[in-house]
Amino acid sequence: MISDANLRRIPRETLEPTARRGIAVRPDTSKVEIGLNAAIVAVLDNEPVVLAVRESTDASAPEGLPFGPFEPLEHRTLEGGLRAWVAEQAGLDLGYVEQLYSFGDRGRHAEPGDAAPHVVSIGYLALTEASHIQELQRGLWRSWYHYFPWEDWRKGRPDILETELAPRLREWAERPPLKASPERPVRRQDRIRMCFGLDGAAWDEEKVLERYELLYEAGLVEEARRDGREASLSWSPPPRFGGMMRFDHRRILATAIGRTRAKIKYRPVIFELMPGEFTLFELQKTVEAILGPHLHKQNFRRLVEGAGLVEPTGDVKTRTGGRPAKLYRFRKEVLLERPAPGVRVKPGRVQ
Amino acid sequence: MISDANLRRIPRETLEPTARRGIAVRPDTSKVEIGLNAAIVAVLDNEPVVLAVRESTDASAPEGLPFGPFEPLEHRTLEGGLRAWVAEQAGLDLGYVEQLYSFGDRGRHAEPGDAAPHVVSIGYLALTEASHIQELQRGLWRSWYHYFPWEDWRKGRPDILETELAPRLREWAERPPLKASPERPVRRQDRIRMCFGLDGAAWDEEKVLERYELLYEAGLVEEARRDGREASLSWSPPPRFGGMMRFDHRRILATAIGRTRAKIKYRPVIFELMPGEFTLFELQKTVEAILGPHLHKQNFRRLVEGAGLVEPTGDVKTRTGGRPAKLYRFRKEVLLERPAPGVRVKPGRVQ
DNA sequence: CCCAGATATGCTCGATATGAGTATATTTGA
DNA sequence: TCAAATATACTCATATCGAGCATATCTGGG
Repeated sequence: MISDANLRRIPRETLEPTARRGIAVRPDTSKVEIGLNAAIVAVLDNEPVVLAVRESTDASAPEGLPFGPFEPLEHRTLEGGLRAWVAEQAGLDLGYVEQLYSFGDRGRHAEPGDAAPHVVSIGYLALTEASHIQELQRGLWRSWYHYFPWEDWRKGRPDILETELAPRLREWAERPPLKASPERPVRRQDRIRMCFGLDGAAWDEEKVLERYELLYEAGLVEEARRDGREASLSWSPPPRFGGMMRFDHRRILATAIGRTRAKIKYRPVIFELMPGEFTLFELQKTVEAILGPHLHKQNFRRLVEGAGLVEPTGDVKTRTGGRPAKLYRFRKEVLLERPAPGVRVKPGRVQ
Repeated sequence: MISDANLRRIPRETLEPTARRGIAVRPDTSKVEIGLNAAIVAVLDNEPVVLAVRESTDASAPEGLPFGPFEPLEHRTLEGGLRAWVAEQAGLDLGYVEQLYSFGDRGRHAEPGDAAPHVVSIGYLALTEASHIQELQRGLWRSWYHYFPWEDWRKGRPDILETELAPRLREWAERPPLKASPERPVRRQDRIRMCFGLDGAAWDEEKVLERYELLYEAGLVEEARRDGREASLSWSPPPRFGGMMRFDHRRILATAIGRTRAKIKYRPVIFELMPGEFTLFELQKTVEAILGPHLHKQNFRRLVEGAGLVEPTGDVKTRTGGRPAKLYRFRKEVLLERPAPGVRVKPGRVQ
């Protein structure tokens, strides 16, 4: 127990009780709406997909994530509110859910013709097994690489990086910032290099949000134009990459992808995406669908078996195209044995 | 680029446009106040401290974190609002800031006699160098182990774990839950064992929030009683551990500690807490102040030097009590060389 | 002045984990 | 019946990690 000797007192020069100012005193100027947004992820046939919904049945209506406002009178918790909205909008009962981040930038919520009240978006990640998603009532499952084509490294480094993104990002980096920015700690060129793994830098598959934000700043995603960053950015309108989403939903999805990629390495959440029984190669394919690169098959087996993440069911799966594969299931006891069990593939070993 | 062949369509049976419901339509039932809360951390003489403020100058007034409501009209971003509040309440210009989590549970915000409007708390972590904190106007710096004595492993496993917490937690685990809980994935006994490293389980220094939440559920922290969980919990009032805080600020602080402990391992944020020049042993002591355990001195040197995190300044520090120590500085170039540079001490090697 | 005590720093060594490759086992389908 | 495909087992060089020994260089006291 620490004694209070280490406690430092600082003279209080200004004595007004500012600590409580505002709360319960000001009427409504400080009230905002909270939007609860869900990136619901599954892996279908080795494709990571996310549930997208449209405002109307019009196929040209913009896509977004399922969302709804937090209703403090109806919802006891934030996560409860999210589950309620998803159940109503998509007819889906969520299993694994985790909070991602709260976004509140002004301007990031505008839609054409919107009154744009101030909204703070709280993003959530939900993981669900592919077999559960038949019950869906509305919405469509889209590959998350539809929105982020540069994140798809399953067939090697995607061409779009060198041919499309790199030259336009470099052009943007050479354009001076409009207002002298308050001492950016890292230069634009270096940010681009580190985020996108250019000029020999390593690709870090977890930096999904950083990459999206950089493209947004550079005016290379549609949302930047929609939010009015157009005028300040481009002489000739540059192309814009990846499918757009409403509001700041693509930013939330970027956060969700990055979090998923990070989390499977130290929590056994990959099994939220798997059926009860699976072969080790199916497990590997699911991991690769999420992380991107090809993993060494024999070492992957050693990794997951050695970590005690799985146990054989005793059955085998035939018709694999060769020798039958043993079936495995998630070994729940690992939660009681290791503090941070996960598919510990090394970061930075990609390329 | 992924083709849209992988895109699945789900029949839309219910056609009502629920997606936009609520936003900008309902008047005020869905509006809430957002509280921005800062856990401002420094390391003073090898003690990790956090800035606490009191509602009034009365020394018995409850402590809390600096906070204020988000004002959408004044603050352009959430983080900007936080910085403004901290500047006003503590006269402190924050450097490194990161968002932690948004808490919205009803009931967690009550204070005696409060009208308790619904407030969603967004917690932030700020790291600052000890030499900066002289300029403070109000508030007091408290060891974070004052609030979480069981987290202090610098002198080995703290006694309070075995003598105080473990027996009371076990007693709570044997008491049946009041309402049959919806299939808890892990039993209470197992949660206790894994969270607190009992019965041979490893201590995971990052699980600060999980431990606090468990103590809250068990009624072993003062906040649980304040929030009205008393009646349902205890026959004879149990002791309550660690210094209490207002609202859910101790929960935010727990999140901040856990995040700090996790983050120094893969981002060079430890240097936010260090002066510009330091010896490797000072760096180690700072890491240990945060993580708890004693690290092997020679291996720690090998680790930070080998990772390219620091470079010698050429100067030495004398009066160390022995051979003078070389002074080092943070080597910023490491940000351009490695995707996730940090003090990669192994998790789970504690004990 | 010299030595004990204390800290800083350099180096070794065994255990373990990791990346990469080779070899063997079992199936399916031509 | 064999080729092709996949599954699985095993090997080996290397990197990393935990732990300890050894040396360097200061301060303070006799």
